[in-house]
Amino acid sequence: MEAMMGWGIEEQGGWRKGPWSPQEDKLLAEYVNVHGEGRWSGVARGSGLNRSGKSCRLRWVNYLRPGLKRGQITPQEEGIIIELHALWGNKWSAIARYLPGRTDNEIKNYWRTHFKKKDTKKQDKRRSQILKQKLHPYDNHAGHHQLQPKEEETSMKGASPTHVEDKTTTSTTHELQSQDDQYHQRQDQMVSRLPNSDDHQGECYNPVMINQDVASWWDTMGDFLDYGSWGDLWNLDDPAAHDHHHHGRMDNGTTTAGLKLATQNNQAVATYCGGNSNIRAIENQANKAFSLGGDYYNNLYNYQGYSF
DNA sequence: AACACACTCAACCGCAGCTGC
DNA sequence: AGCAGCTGCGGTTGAGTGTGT
Repeated sequence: MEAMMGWGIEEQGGWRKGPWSPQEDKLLAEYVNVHGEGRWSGVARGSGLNRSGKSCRLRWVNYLRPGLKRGQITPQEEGIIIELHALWGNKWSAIARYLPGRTDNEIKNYWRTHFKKKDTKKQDKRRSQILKQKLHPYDNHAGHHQLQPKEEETSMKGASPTHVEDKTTTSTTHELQSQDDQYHQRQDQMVSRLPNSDDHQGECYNPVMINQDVASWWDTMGDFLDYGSWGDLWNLDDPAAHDHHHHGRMDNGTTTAGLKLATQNNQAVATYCGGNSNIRAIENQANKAFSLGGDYYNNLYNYQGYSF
C-alpha cells in the first residue's frame, strides 16, 4: 500500500513520527554519508529507519546537514532576510540560498517570530530602518553625490522604502569625500558595464581588473562598505555561493544582482548579492578605488557584476 | 511556588511541479 | 495523454522553554 502522506512504502503500523532520537540521527547521517543526498524514499527503505522519506529529508536538511550554522540570526543576516523578503515575499527557500548555513525553515520561523505578529509597530519600524539602509545606501553620505540612478532603486519590486533617520556619519566621511573628488576627476578611467555574451545565465558585465591582493582590496572596500552599512551582503565564507546566485534567478523577472571578486583564473574569493542599486554602487566604488591606483590592468584579481 | 501567557523551533501536512513509464 | 512516484516548498502545529504576575 502506498503511503502518499510520506514517501516510500509505509511499513505496518505506519511511519514513526515526532522528535528524532540520537540513534535515528546517527543512522540517517551514516546512510546519507554513504549513499549521498536524494532518493529519500530509498533512505526510508534502506537505512533501517522507520521514517518516511519526507521526514528523513527534512531532518537532514534542517538539522543534520553539514555546514548548518545554528545559533542566533545575526543583525547582518536579519538585514538580508528583510531585504530579500521585501523583494520576493515568502520565498523562504530562495532567501535561504543567500544565507549559507541557514535553512528555509529557520528563516521562516524567524520571520514569523519577529515580523509577523499582531504587535507590529515596533517591528515595522525596525524593518523600515533596515530597508532604508539597504535600499538607500548613499543616503548615508550626507551631501554626497548620488552615485546610482534613482530609477534603479525603484526597480526592486515590492520594496517600499520608508524614509527614516540617516545613520550617524563616521570618521570615514572625509576620506570618502576625498575619494569622490578624485573619482570625478578620473571618470574617464571608469570601466563600462557592457554585457558579456559568454555568460548564459544572466547578464554579465565585463570584469574589472584590479592590481591588488585581496586583503588590500578588502581594506580599500571595507570602509566604504561598513560606512554604507550594507557590506553584510558580501559573502567571504562561501564564495561558491556565487553559483547559487546564478541559479537563483527568479522566474517572475525580479531583478537582483551579484558581484564576484575572483582570481585571474575566475575562482571566486568573495561574492555579493543584493539589489541592482547596491551592485551599481559597489561597482562605482571599486572602479573609483582601483582606478586611483592606476595600471589596473596588472590583473591579479577581477570582479564581475551580474544581473539576474 | 504556581499559574498563565509568550516565544521558539522541530516536525508535520498538503500541495504543486517534475519525471519517467 | 494520463498516471504514479518523487521532491521540494510554504503553511501550520504543538511540545518544550522562558518570562511575567
